[in-house]
Amino acid sequence: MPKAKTPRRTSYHHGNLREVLIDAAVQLVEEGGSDNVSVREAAKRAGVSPGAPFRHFANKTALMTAVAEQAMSRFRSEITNAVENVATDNPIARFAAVGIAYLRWAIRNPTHFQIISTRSLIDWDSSESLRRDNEAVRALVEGSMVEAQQRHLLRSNDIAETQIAARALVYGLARMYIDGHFAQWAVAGHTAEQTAQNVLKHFVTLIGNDGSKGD
Amino acid sequence: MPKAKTPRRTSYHHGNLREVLIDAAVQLVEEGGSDNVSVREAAKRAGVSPGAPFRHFANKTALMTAVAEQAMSRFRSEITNAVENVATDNPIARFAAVGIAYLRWAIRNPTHFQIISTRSLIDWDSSESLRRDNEAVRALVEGSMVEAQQRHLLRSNDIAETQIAARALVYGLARMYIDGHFAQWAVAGHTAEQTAQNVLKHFVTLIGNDGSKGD
DNA sequence: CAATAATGTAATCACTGTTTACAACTTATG
DNA sequence: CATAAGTTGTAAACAGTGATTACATTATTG
Repeated sequence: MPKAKTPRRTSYHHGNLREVLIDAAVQLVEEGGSDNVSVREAAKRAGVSPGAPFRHFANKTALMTAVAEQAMSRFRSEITNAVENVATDNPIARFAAVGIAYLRWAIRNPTHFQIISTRSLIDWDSSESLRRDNEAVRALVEGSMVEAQQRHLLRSNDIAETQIAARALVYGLARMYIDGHFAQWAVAGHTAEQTAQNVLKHFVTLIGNDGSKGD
Repeated sequence: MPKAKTPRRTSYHHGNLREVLIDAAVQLVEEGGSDNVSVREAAKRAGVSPGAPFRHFANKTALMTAVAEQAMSRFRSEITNAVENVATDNPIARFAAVGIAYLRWAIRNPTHFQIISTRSLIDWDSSESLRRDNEAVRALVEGSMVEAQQRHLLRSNDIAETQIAARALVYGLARMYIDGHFAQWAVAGHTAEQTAQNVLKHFVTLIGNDGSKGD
């Protein structure tokens, strides 16, 4: 983890303000969620006046978007890594690996997941990198689904609907956790992460064509 | 729809302030989402000073919680009505009816759905009525699931996981729409509501034990 | 070196949630 | 009925917010 502490600059110019502001915002997010971020506090932590951030970010949303870009990049690489480390070449197992890595990251980084998925916090349209990373994850899912269908491993032929269902299931599990609607559904003796993974595996069994009836 | 316009009161006391503040907050939500709500603006629209609302609500969250209670009540009755109007007594059809009514309401009332489902906006713990309405919906789902299992209509025997999967799917579809992640998944020529319903039906087919392979 | 662009500061604006001292009205009680 | 005790409003203030503006300082470059 790269540390970029306030460097008590002596020169008038900061030299590194953009990055330090993003780091400060990330820190604030981790301390108290996205609501805890204020441009002024980020500026204060960077050792700079309240107006300075606006030389680097058009508005608060732009700062939050930069935070989201960082988070999204980590999110994507965690998923990409997970899929590359899958032993089998079974596309359904590959899809499951994506989902499990997705849920793992979301549950371990709830506030960051909230930021990258909540529209009102960031300016999705303005960020090339956000769209690119998001598309990469989507393509991973689609690729494994298409291959699964070609190998006749899917129960249904409507791949589009299966894909949206898969996305909605994973997104829903992550969001339920983030929004605090998980405690009431949690299975006794299991962590949220375990429960989410089990439900995902359950779903994977459901869409599969192996004739199994689940557990 | 009950109208409670600002009544240009002549007396010192308002007489109806609590309800009028809630209505004003609802109006603000409908005009610009939950971010558009401010206690001061609600007070202004009620024709009252900025401090007055705090005689009726401990803080802004309490006001938003009251808004959420209203919304949740409508949400619940829409779902309850839908389930009562289901012709067949097939529990899986009943579950589908719950899901469809759920999605229908969420997509047609996106900002209100956002309020009732986003934890940071409201004080869920303090509201008896929120918990009661939420539990009622949950019980509807559980009831139909249990009955489906008893009649051997489900593919899997792990009813808890099937139930969480169902909840996550529906919640995920609704949240994807609210969070703006639906455009990229939408099926051409279909509205969001149609797509969501089709995906739900797809899921219902998947969990069913009728040997069908979906479409 | 001088002109120019980039990046900081200080002051200010309008707005927010919330609190406090006080005023007006309503209700319960002697 | 009078008066004491709530209840519910107002006015003024506070600290915090995002954002803009005029200005100062520094870096870059012709």
